[in-house]
Amino acid sequence: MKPITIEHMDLKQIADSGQSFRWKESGDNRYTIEAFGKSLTAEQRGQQFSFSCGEAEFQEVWSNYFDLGRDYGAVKERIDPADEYLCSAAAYGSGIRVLRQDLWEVMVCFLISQNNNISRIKNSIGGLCQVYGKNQSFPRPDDLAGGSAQDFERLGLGYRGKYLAALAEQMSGGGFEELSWTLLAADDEGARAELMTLYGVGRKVADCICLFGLHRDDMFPADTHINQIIAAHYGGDFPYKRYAGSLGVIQQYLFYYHLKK
DNA sequence: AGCCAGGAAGTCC
DNA sequence: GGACTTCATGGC
Repeated sequence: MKPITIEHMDLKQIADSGQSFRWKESGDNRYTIEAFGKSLTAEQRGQQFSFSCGEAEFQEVWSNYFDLGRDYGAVKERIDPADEYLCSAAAYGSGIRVLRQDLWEVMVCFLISQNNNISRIKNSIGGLCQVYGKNQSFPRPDDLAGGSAQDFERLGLGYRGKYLAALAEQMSGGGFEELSWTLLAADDEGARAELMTLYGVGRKVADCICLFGLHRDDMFPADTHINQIIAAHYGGDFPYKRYAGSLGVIQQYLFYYHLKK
């Protein structure tokens, strides 16, 4: 398709923001992305983007994936001008978007993410795709059900291997589809509670799954970075209510700023 | 070299 | 319900 203009979007920032672990840099400001069974090469020059797919596929898959339906300018305008830290964070990561990713992939990736670092998470996910994915795609529940806890441990997951083995076992054979229906019907707190019943899923991972996989815009996953920010800059209490409707985006600005700066 | 990582489970009280 | 410990291992 012909190049298009998109505001408030920066591929490198998104790639480095720790929400997706499978983007591959294939050149300067150029990435190859796989999602929902499709593959896309995206290239950016300023606000001009070229995508390798056709118009129809872009509208059907990628426009949603990049969250193009959200007005990020409006989110930024709501930021309290007196909040210097958040203003700096939003300016620094002004091209971040909260990707609308596949639920199952998000569940697996963030199960592995706990007490882990981003580059190591990427390696583990890459290994899972290589060993269990058809054609190196992201493995579905039934694909992973063939692996044991020890298999996953040896792939570099460490102690998280047993969590993934339990998840794959529980989600194979239609278990994931069943859970999906439950989650889609639940409100935010119900979805969080349901996810927290899974072995190895606590509040933070559940909130990441809700935000990145279920697109619950008001989830605000509190990891080690966010906790440090709130302790150091907000006296232990962030003004959540002020940003109702966009807490997930705000959280990403804060996270990315603390991660990269 | 040693601390840290997009934390959670287990085990106390 | 909270504090404390343990869990694998690569990154930097």
